Amino acid sequence: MSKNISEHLKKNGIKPSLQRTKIYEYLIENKNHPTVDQIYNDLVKDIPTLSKTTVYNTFNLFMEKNIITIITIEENETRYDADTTFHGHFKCDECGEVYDFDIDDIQINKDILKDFQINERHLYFKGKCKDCLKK
Amino acid sequence: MSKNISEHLKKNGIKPSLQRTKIYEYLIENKNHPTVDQIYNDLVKDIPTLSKTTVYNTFNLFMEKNIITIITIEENETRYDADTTFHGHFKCDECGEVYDFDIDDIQINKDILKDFQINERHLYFKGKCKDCLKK
DNA sequence: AATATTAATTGTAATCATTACAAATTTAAA
DNA sequence: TTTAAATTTGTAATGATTACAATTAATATT
Ligand SMILES: [Mn+2]
Ligand SMILES: [Mn+2]
Ligand SMILES: [Zn+2]
Ligand SMILES: [Zn+2]
Repeated sequence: MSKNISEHLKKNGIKPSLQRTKIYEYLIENKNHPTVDQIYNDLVKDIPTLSKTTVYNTFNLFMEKNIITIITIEENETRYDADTTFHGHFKCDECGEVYDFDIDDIQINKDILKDFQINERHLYFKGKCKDCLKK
Repeated sequence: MSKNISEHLKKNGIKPSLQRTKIYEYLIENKNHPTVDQIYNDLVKDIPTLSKTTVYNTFNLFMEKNIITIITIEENETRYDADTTFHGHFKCDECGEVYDFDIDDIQINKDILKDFQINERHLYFKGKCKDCLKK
Protein backbone atom coordinates (compact mmCIF):
# COMPACT_ATOMS: atom_id res chain seq x y z
CA MET A 1 0.00 0.00 0.00
CA SER A 2 2.59 2.51 1.13
CA LYS A 3 4.77 1.09 -1.65
CA ASN A 4 2.25 2.06 -4.28
CA ILE A 5 2.09 5.56 -2.90
CA SER A 6 5.85 6.02 -2.99
CA GLU A 7 5.92 4.79 -6.54
CA HIS A 8 3.10 7.08 -7.57
CA LEU A 9 4.83 10.10 -6.05
CA LYS A 10 8.13 9.21 -7.74
CA LYS A 11 6.39 8.73 -11.04
CA ASN A 12 5.19 12.31 -10.76
CA GLY A 13 8.56 13.75 -9.88
CA ILE A 14 8.01 13.98 -6.15
CA LYS A 15 10.58 12.61 -3.74
CA PRO A 16 8.58 10.46 -1.33
CA SER A 17 9.55 11.71 2.11
CA LEU A 18 7.75 10.39 5.16
CA GLN A 19 5.59 13.49 5.43
CA ARG A 20 4.66 13.56 1.77
CA THR A 21 3.86 9.87 1.74
CA LYS A 22 1.65 10.08 4.82
CA ILE A 23 -0.17 13.13 3.54
CA TYR A 24 -0.87 11.57 0.18
CA GLU A 25 -1.84 8.29 1.80
CA TYR A 26 -4.29 10.18 4.00
CA LEU A 27 -5.91 11.77 0.97
CA ILE A 28 -6.23 8.42 -0.76
CA GLU A 29 -7.67 6.58 2.22
CA ASN A 30 -9.93 9.30 3.58
CA LYS A 31 -11.93 10.53 0.66
CA ASN A 32 -13.49 13.24 2.79
CA HIS A 33 -11.79 16.20 1.13
CA PRO A 34 -9.92 17.40 4.21
CA THR A 35 -8.78 20.90 5.02
CA VAL A 36 -5.20 21.60 6.05
CA ASP A 37 -6.27 21.74 9.69
CA GLN A 38 -8.04 18.41 9.57
CA ILE A 39 -5.13 16.62 7.97
CA TYR A 40 -2.63 18.28 10.25
CA ASN A 41 -4.57 17.41 13.41
CA ASP A 42 -4.93 13.80 12.34
CA LEU A 43 -1.40 13.24 11.10
CA VAL A 44 0.36 14.98 13.97
CA LYS A 45 -0.65 11.99 16.09
CA ASP A 46 1.53 9.81 13.86
CA ILE A 47 4.27 12.33 13.19
CA PRO A 48 4.62 14.46 16.32
CA THR A 49 7.16 16.77 14.70
CA LEU A 50 4.85 17.60 11.81
CA SER A 51 4.50 21.26 11.00
CA LYS A 52 1.44 22.88 9.49
CA THR A 53 3.78 24.66 7.10
CA THR A 54 4.82 21.27 5.74
CA VAL A 55 1.22 20.42 5.04
CA TYR A 56 0.82 23.67 3.11
CA ASN A 57 4.11 23.16 1.28
CA THR A 58 3.20 19.61 0.40
CA PHE A 59 -0.23 20.52 -0.94
CA ASN A 60 1.30 23.26 -3.04
CA LEU A 61 3.83 20.80 -4.41
CA PHE A 62 1.12 18.22 -5.13
CA MET A 63 -0.86 20.91 -6.93
CA GLU A 64 2.13 21.87 -9.10
CA LYS A 65 2.62 18.25 -10.01
CA ASN A 66 -1.09 17.87 -10.67
CA ILE A 67 -1.69 14.86 -8.46
CA ILE A 68 -4.39 16.57 -6.41
CA THR A 69 -7.11 19.14 -7.03
CA ILE A 70 -8.23 21.98 -4.88
CA ILE A 71 -11.83 22.41 -3.83
CA THR A 72 -13.00 25.94 -3.14
CA ILE A 73 -16.65 25.76 -2.23
CA GLU A 74 -16.61 28.14 0.69
CA GLU A 75 -14.62 31.36 0.64
CA ASN A 76 -12.85 30.57 3.86
CA GLU A 77 -12.14 26.87 3.62
CA THR A 78 -9.85 25.20 1.12
CA ARG A 79 -10.11 21.46 0.74
CA TYR A 80 -8.03 18.99 -1.22
CA ASP A 81 -8.88 15.93 -3.25
CA ALA A 82 -6.61 13.14 -4.52
CA ASP A 83 -9.21 12.20 -7.11
CA THR A 84 -8.22 14.24 -10.15
CA THR A 85 -10.81 12.77 -12.47
CA PHE A 86 -13.69 15.08 -13.35
CA HIS A 87 -16.48 14.67 -10.81
CA GLY A 88 -18.86 16.87 -8.86
CA HIS A 89 -19.05 17.80 -5.20
CA PHE A 90 -22.04 18.32 -2.97
CA LYS A 91 -21.53 20.18 0.28
CA CYS A 92 -24.15 19.91 2.99
CA ASP A 93 -24.80 23.22 4.72
CA GLU A 94 -25.92 21.40 7.84
CA CYS A 95 -23.21 18.81 8.60
CA GLY A 96 -20.49 20.22 6.36
CA GLU A 97 -19.82 16.87 4.68
CA VAL A 98 -18.59 16.97 1.08
CA TYR A 99 -19.93 14.18 -1.14
CA ASP A 100 -18.69 13.12 -4.57
CA PHE A 101 -21.02 12.53 -7.47
CA ASP A 102 -20.51 11.42 -11.07
CA ILE A 103 -21.09 13.77 -13.95
CA ASP A 104 -22.38 12.16 -17.13
CA ASP A 105 -22.48 15.18 -19.36
CA ILE A 106 -22.51 18.96 -19.41
CA GLN A 107 -23.96 20.84 -22.31
CA ILE A 108 -23.10 24.50 -22.64
CA ASN A 109 -23.55 27.19 -25.23
CA LYS A 110 -20.39 26.68 -27.25
CA ASP A 111 -20.54 30.10 -28.91
CA ILE A 112 -19.22 31.99 -25.95
CA LEU A 113 -16.25 29.79 -25.17
CA LYS A 114 -15.38 29.17 -28.79
CA ASP A 115 -11.59 29.31 -29.18
CA PHE A 116 -11.08 29.29 -25.42
CA GLN A 117 -8.70 26.75 -23.96
CA ILE A 118 -10.34 24.97 -21.04
CA ASN A 119 -7.90 23.42 -18.60
CA GLU A 120 -10.06 22.79 -15.55
CA ARG A 121 -13.73 22.17 -14.92
CA HIS A 122 -15.42 22.37 -11.55
CA LEU A 123 -19.00 21.63 -10.58
CA TYR A 124 -20.40 21.79 -7.10
CA PHE A 125 -23.78 21.86 -5.45
CA LYS A 126 -24.85 23.03 -2.03
CA GLY A 127 -27.84 22.05 0.04
CA LYS A 128 -28.88 19.49 2.62
CA CYS A 129 -27.82 15.87 2.56
CA LYS A 130 -30.14 12.94 3.02
CA ASP A 131 -29.11 12.29 6.61
CA CYS A 132 -29.59 15.88 7.70
CA LEU A 133 -32.99 16.08 6.02
CA LYS A 134 -34.23 13.14 8.08
CA LYS A 135 -33.80 15.03 11.33
CA MET B 1 -32.12 53.58 -13.93
CA SER B 2 -31.27 54.38 -10.35
CA LYS B 3 -35.02 54.36 -9.76
CA ASN B 4 -35.25 50.76 -10.87
CA ILE B 5 -32.45 49.80 -8.56
CA SER B 6 -34.05 51.43 -5.52
CA GLU B 7 -37.28 49.67 -6.28
CA HIS B 8 -35.56 46.34 -6.71
CA LEU B 9 -33.77 46.68 -3.39
CA LYS B 10 -36.98 47.68 -1.62
CA LYS B 11 -38.81 44.77 -3.15
CA ASN B 12 -36.25 42.49 -1.55
CA GLY B 13 -36.48 44.06 1.88
CA ILE B 14 -33.37 46.24 1.60
CA LYS B 15 -33.53 49.91 2.46
CA PRO B 16 -31.89 51.65 -0.50
CA SER B 17 -29.25 53.85 1.03
CA LEU B 18 -26.85 55.73 -1.21
CA GLN B 19 -24.08 53.21 -0.61
CA ARG B 20 -26.27 50.18 -1.20
CA THR B 21 -27.75 51.67 -4.33
CA LYS B 22 -24.39 52.57 -5.81
CA ILE B 23 -22.92 49.17 -5.01
CA TYR B 24 -25.83 47.32 -6.54
CA GLU B 25 -25.83 49.64 -9.55
CA TYR B 26 -22.15 48.93 -10.03
CA LEU B 27 -22.80 45.20 -10.06
CA ILE B 28 -25.57 45.60 -12.59
CA GLU B 29 -23.66 47.86 -14.93
CA ASN B 30 -20.24 46.22 -14.71
CA LYS B 31 -20.79 42.56 -15.26
CA ASN B 32 -17.16 41.83 -14.53
CA HIS B 33 -17.70 40.03 -11.22
CA PRO B 34 -15.73 42.47 -9.10
CA THR B 35 -13.92 41.80 -5.87
CA VAL B 36 -14.49 43.96 -2.78
CA ASP B 37 -11.29 45.84 -3.52
CA GLN B 38 -12.22 46.60 -7.11
CA ILE B 39 -15.63 47.91 -6.23
CA TYR B 40 -14.32 49.89 -3.28
CA ASN B 41 -11.57 51.52 -5.32
CA ASP B 42 -13.98 52.48 -8.08
CA LEU B 43 -16.81 53.71 -5.90
CA VAL B 44 -14.69 55.67 -3.45
CA LYS B 45 -14.18 58.16 -6.28
CA ASP B 46 -17.91 58.86 -6.19
CA ILE B 47 -18.41 58.46 -2.45
CA PRO B 48 -15.23 59.69 -0.78
CA THR B 49 -16.43 58.69 2.68
CA LEU B 50 -17.04 55.10 1.63
CA SER B 51 -15.62 52.45 3.92
CA LYS B 52 -14.50 49.03 2.86
CA THR B 53 -16.44 47.64 5.80
CA THR B 54 -19.60 49.00 4.23
CA VAL B 55 -18.85 47.12 1.03
CA TYR B 56 -18.43 43.92 3.01
CA ASN B 57 -21.57 44.59 5.06
CA THR B 58 -23.55 45.37 1.95
CA PHE B 59 -22.45 42.23 0.11
CA ASN B 60 -23.33 40.15 3.15
CA LEU B 61 -26.75 41.77 3.28
CA PHE B 62 -27.29 41.22 -0.44
CA MET B 63 -26.32 37.58 0.02
CA GLU B 64 -28.83 37.12 2.84
CA LYS B 65 -31.55 38.62 0.70
CA ASN B 66 -30.45 36.47 -2.23
CA ILE B 67 -30.06 39.25 -4.77
CA ILE B 68 -26.45 38.39 -5.54
CA THR B 69 -24.34 35.26 -5.71
CA ILE B 70 -20.83 34.70 -4.57
CA ILE B 71 -18.14 33.38 -6.90
CA THR B 72 -15.30 31.44 -5.32
CA ILE B 73 -13.03 30.30 -8.09
CA GLU B 74 -9.73 31.11 -6.45
CA GLU B 75 -9.08 30.42 -2.78
CA ASN B 76 -7.95 33.94 -2.11
CA GLU B 77 -10.34 36.05 -4.15
CA THR B 78 -14.06 36.35 -3.62
CA ARG B 79 -16.12 37.87 -6.38
CA TYR B 80 -19.75 38.86 -6.56
CA ASP B 81 -22.39 38.62 -9.27
CA ALA B 82 -25.77 40.35 -9.55
CA ASP B 83 -26.90 37.73 -12.03
CA THR B 84 -28.53 35.09 -9.85
CA THR B 85 -29.73 32.93 -12.72
CA PHE B 86 -27.86 29.67 -13.19
CA HIS B 87 -24.92 30.21 -15.51
CA GLY B 88 -21.28 29.20 -15.74
CA HIS B 89 -18.07 31.15 -15.30
CA PHE B 90 -14.79 30.92 -17.12
CA LYS B 91 -11.72 32.45 -15.52
CA CYS B 92 -8.66 33.14 -17.63
CA ASP B 93 -5.43 32.28 -15.83
CA GLU B 94 -3.59 34.82 -17.95
CA CYS B 95 -5.60 38.05 -17.78
CA GLY B 96 -7.80 37.15 -14.83
CA GLU B 97 -11.01 38.06 -16.63
CA VAL B 98 -14.15 36.14 -15.64
CA TYR B 99 -16.53 35.37 -18.50
CA ASP B 100 -20.14 34.18 -18.28
CA PHE B 101 -21.47 31.32 -20.31
CA ASP B 102 -24.85 29.67 -20.65
CA ILE B 103 -25.47 26.15 -19.44
CA ASP B 104 -27.97 24.15 -21.42
CA ASP B 105 -28.00 20.99 -19.38
CA ILE B 106 -26.12 19.01 -16.77
CA GLN B 107 -26.58 15.28 -16.48
CA ILE B 108 -25.38 13.63 -13.32
CA ASN B 109 -25.65 10.22 -11.76
CA LYS B 110 -28.86 10.67 -9.78
CA ASP B 111 -28.26 7.68 -7.53
CA ILE B 112 -25.78 9.42 -5.31
CA LEU B 113 -27.71 12.61 -4.68
CA LYS B 114 -31.07 10.87 -4.43
CA ASP B 115 -33.05 12.43 -1.59
CA PHE B 116 -30.59 15.30 -1.29
CA GLN B 117 -31.95 18.83 -1.34
CA ILE B 118 -29.98 20.95 -3.79
CA ASN B 119 -30.13 24.68 -3.12
CA GLU B 120 -27.24 26.00 -5.18
CA ARG B 121 -25.37 24.88 -8.26
CA HIS B 122 -22.04 26.27 -9.40
CA LEU B 123 -20.05 25.48 -12.51
CA TYR B 124 -16.80 27.11 -13.48
CA PHE B 125 -13.98 26.50 -15.90
CA LYS B 126 -10.42 27.71 -15.92
CA GLY B 127 -7.99 28.11 -18.77
CA LYS B 128 -6.93 30.69 -21.33
CA CYS B 129 -9.31 33.05 -23.08
CA LYS B 130 -9.36 33.70 -26.80
CA ASP B 131 -7.58 37.05 -26.53
CA CYS B 132 -4.76 35.69 -24.42
CA LEU B 133 -4.27 32.70 -26.71
CA LYS B 134 -3.67 35.02 -29.66
CA LYS B 135 -0.57 36.48 -28.07
C1' DA C 1 33.47 6.72 6.96
C1' DA C 2 33.86 11.64 7.23
C1' DT C 3 32.83 15.91 5.03
C1' DA C 4 30.49 18.88 2.02
C1' DT C 5 26.31 19.91 -0.59
C1' DT C 6 21.61 19.91 -1.39
C1' DA C 7 16.85 19.18 -0.19
C1' DA C 8 13.12 18.96 3.15
C1' DT C 9 11.14 20.25 7.37
C1' DT C 10 10.19 23.24 11.03
C1' DG C 11 8.91 27.45 13.90
C1' DT C 12 8.07 32.09 13.89
C1' DA C 13 6.90 36.30 11.91
C1' DA C 14 4.55 38.74 8.16
C1' DT C 15 0.70 39.36 5.09
C1' DC C 16 -3.83 39.90 3.63
C1' DA C 17 -8.86 39.28 3.46
C1' DT C 18 -12.61 39.35 6.37
C1' DT C 19 -15.09 40.18 10.66
C1' DA C 20 -16.04 42.29 15.31
C1' DC C 21 -17.07 46.14 17.59
C1' DA C 22 -17.92 50.63 19.19
C1' DA C 23 -18.28 55.49 17.86
C1' DA C 24 -20.20 58.72 14.60
C1' DT C 25 -23.57 59.84 11.33
C1' DT C 26 -27.88 59.57 9.07
C1' DT C 27 -32.74 58.49 8.84
C1' DA C 28 -37.23 57.77 10.74
C1' DA C 29 -40.46 58.24 14.55
C1' DA C 30 -42.60 60.66 18.30
C1' DT D 1 -37.25 69.48 17.97
C1' DT D 2 -36.10 65.41 20.63
C1' DT D 3 -35.57 60.56 20.75
C1' DA D 4 -34.84 56.19 18.94
C1' DA D 5 -33.35 53.10 15.36
C1' DA D 6 -30.64 52.04 11.42
C1' DT D 7 -26.53 52.70 8.72
C1' DT D 8 -21.95 53.87 8.01
C1' DT D 9 -17.35 54.34 9.39
C1' DG D 10 -12.59 53.51 11.43
C1' DT D 11 -9.88 50.65 13.97
C1' DA D 12 -8.70 46.50 16.12
C1' DA D 13 -9.03 41.45 16.10
C1' DT D 14 -9.12 37.06 13.77
C1' DG D 15 -7.65 33.39 10.96
C1' DA D 16 -5.76 31.27 6.91
C1' DT D 17 -1.81 31.31 4.13
C1' DT D 18 2.89 32.60 2.91
C1' DA D 19 7.76 34.28 3.64
C1' DC D 20 11.83 33.35 5.52
C1' DA D 21 15.64 31.78 8.12
C1' DA D 22 17.26 28.05 11.04
C1' DT D 23 17.41 23.12 11.80
C1' DT D 24 17.38 18.54 10.35
C1' DA D 25 17.69 14.88 6.99
C1' DA D 26 19.27 12.95 2.66
C1' DT D 27 22.65 12.63 -1.02
C1' DA D 28 27.08 13.18 -3.16
C1' DT D 29 32.10 13.62 -2.89
C1' DT D 30 36.50 12.80 -1.06
MN1 LIG E 1 -13.97 14.53 -4.72
MN1 LIG F 1 -21.75 35.74 -13.90
ZN1 LIG G 1 -25.64 16.84 6.12
ZN1 LIG H 1 -7.26 36.10 -20.89
